[in-house]
Amino acid sequence: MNKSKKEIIKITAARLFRDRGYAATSMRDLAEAVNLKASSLYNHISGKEELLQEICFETAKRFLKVMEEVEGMEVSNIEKIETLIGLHIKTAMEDVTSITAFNDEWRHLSEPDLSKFVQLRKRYEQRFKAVLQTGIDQGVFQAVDTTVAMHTILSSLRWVYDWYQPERATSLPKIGDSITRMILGGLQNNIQK
Amino acid sequence: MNKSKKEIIKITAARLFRDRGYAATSMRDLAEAVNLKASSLYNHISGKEELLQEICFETAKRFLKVMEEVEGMEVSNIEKIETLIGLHIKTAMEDVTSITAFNDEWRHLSEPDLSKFVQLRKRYEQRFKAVLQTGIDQGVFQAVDTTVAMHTILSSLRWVYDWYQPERATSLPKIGDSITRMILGGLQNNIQK
DNA sequence: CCTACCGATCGGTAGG
DNA sequence: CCTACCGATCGGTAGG
Repeated sequence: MNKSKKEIIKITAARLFRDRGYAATSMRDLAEAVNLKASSLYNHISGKEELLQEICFETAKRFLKVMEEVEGMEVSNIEKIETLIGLHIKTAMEDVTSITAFNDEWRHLSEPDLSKFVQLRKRYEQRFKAVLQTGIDQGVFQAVDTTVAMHTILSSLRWVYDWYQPERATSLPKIGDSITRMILGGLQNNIQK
Repeated sequence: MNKSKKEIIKITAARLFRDRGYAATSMRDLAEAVNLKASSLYNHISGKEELLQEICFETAKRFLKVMEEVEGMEVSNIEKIETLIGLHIKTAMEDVTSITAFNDEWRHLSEPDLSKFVQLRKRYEQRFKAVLQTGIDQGVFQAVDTTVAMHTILSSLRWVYDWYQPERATSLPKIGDSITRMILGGLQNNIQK
């Protein structure tokens, strides 16, 4: 019961952090959005940063879980990247307010959480690059710089989260396919002038 | 002379807005960074938001100028997109601190500047899409959704600004080429399973 | 879960 | 360009 109220507060916080940013969201704004006085929030949470911390790390964990799933698949590396992109979008969309807060607001974490978070993200990126590198070694991708390719791929997905609106939900898989096709086309082929 | 001091304040503000965000940057932080007391800032600027406003609109104008240049070029649409991407990166890098503030902090503008800025950006995107559409009509790009393609392309460039560090500057054109090749490859080719 | 309140800090002004 | 200061708002606590 306490837990449920905390969940409501956290989800509402994620939405406010996305819409106004962490620093520009006051505890009074948040309290009003969940029909409480500011002081009452502290019966459910220890402070403002706890909310950001949990939003960031829970989202990170969801992405790492997808990565683990895909790494364990017995398919070609083309399909791995394809699946990674598709599941990345799908996972992001399951909690689209958290993902935008997660992408931009983590820098407001204080130590030691800040370092821990940066570390988590770095590990995720390493594993993404490893999948790309294997694809290159197998000759299914052209020999791009994996750092450039990784950043370009992950970055190219980010607009979907900001652009997403529930009424567009039906066309989401189609959009995911379009993006995947553009990126994979670029990984597999050289430019033809 | 006054102008020059204002420029210094603005450039410093852009850096702080990028590093900490607009809302989390105080006028006292900014004053300290330019060796003034907070109150002295107001001899050069009218207020905090003026700084953000000028950073956002000046950056927008620089991008629109590039768009105009490219639109007037007498080359194929493949080259137009290629040039657009290359110049976009080049233009962004010429003032890399402003670009990140411009990308993420414009939402803190108040009306009527907020609407004006959103309008400017929308027009830029329309023109980008028009270049893509012409390419599709000419049969040089596959028939992707231009909205998806436009967002994916512009979004895929964004990591470079965050990731950029001066000591990496020499390899920037090479990175620009890599990104361009990935994206153009994706626009021109269908996935080959 | 609320009222009442804390010290700190915010953007900005007055006056010189 | 500074000292001195304003009212407003911040995150959070005490006490019930």
